[in-house]
Amino acid sequence: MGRQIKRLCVMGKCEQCIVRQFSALRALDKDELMRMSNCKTSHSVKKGEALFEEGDHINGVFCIKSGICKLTKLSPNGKNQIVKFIKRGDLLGQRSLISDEAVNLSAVAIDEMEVCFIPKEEVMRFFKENSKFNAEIIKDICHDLKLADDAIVEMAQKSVKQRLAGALLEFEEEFGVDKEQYLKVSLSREEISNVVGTATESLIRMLSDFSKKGMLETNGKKIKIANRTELERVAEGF
Amino acid sequence: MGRQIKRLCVMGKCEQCIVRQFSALRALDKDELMRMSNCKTSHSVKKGEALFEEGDHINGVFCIKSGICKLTKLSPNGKNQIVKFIKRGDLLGQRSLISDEAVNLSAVAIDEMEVCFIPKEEVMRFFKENSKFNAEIIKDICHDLKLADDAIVEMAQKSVKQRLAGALLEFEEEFGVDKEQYLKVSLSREEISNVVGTATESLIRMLSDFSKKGMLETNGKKIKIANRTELERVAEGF
DNA sequence: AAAAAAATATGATATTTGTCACCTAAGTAG
DNA sequence: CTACTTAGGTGACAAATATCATATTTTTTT
Repeated sequence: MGRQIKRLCVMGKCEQCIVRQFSALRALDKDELMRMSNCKTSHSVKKGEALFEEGDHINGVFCIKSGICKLTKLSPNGKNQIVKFIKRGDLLGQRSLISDEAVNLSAVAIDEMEVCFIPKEEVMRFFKENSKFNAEIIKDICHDLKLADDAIVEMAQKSVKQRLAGALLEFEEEFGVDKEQYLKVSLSREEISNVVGTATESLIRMLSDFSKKGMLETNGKKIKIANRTELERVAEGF
Repeated sequence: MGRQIKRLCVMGKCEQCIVRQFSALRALDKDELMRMSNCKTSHSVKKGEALFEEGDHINGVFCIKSGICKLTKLSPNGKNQIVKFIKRGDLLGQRSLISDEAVNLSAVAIDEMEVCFIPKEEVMRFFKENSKFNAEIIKDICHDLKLADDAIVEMAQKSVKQRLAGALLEFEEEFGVDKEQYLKVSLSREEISNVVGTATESLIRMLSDFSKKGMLETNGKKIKIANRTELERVAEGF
């Protein structure tokens, strides 16, 4: 855990990469994409490895081709809070690049990941010269800010039980389910507790309580939502 | 509570207004300031009045000349969470303008306020044509996002007691104290509980507990920090 | 000034959540 | 395979926080 990535991979062409359609990179034209192809590097990241850590100065952004990572922040009391998940199609690192500050969160893979790294100079050039790209990036950041405000309210006003129910529903919505309906994201109990902001033991109890009440089915680490309606009611506070 | 503002005031010239130095507006040149002077409107806002409410579409930004307002969000369970305070020199509404969405928070005066309203068209024109202004606005938004991430962690990982101690210290730092060392912001117990995210009764108990232990002195609504070192220790979790 | 309304305060009690100790199952390195 | 390590799980209990009822004080309205 915590090792920085090094592994380099075969490079594909950005022009042909579908993943860019999911992010602000969709605003780039052919010339810009070709320029990007030439300066980007591709990496594979193993589960548990960090793309960057709180306090790092990164000099570029990551474009996620596959896999999922968690953005975490260490609280003064030593616990790790998961603030957000980043997945295929997302960009990572824009905020720090634009405001020219150290990153305030660590990014750790919870999956095997494939990512491309686009150097700062190139990104900032697009940012300054391509007003459509500029607007898309800013919209993303504004959206993140809105989500963060929502999260503050959620944390401050909802019980752990409500937050857990909400988190499970979000996992389903954001990452989907496999053929057997199990959530695709595979998180340890500790990681889930770091999303919800509670003690691991409390979380485990609540999970088995939800199972007892027929809202979930678990199979080892795997979790399946068995009664969405009821889980939604719990998330709303009933 | 909740009435929209109407009162118009005498207009000053933006060129001569010191307050603009505190925000992104400092990036505007003389011509731009004169143009702004001609299209802005000045308003006075009474305590308890809303500048806008969650869900509104605002078509401009506010520049705060004096006074303080709270940004609040109604949680599904009917409680009001205070997410942030806005004070003299701050701009308000940029995010919604730029991302062209409804505002996600309500802004309610906790003080008598004087504000100027600058219409959307003008702001967006500066935003598009003045790259320094553009950069300043974006930096502000990025900074807000960073603060919001911090707040999520704080809410999720700290106890109510820690959060209260932290909030009081922030009140002192952000708004200062009067000649007798009392905090300048005057919030009701309910408002403080809406900052910290707890029940009003619990908050009152904690305040008097802090007083009993010599960390605070209270006089009606007024609060004075009597032992900062100790309060800081509590905020850190000791 | 009196009455009404709102804010502050306190007690009793229930509920939620955390902590510690410990145990079992599962995965991993030698 | 076996020892070791880590994650998952449970019980007992303590601490934190919410809730409800009810004073008391302050503010506002009449």
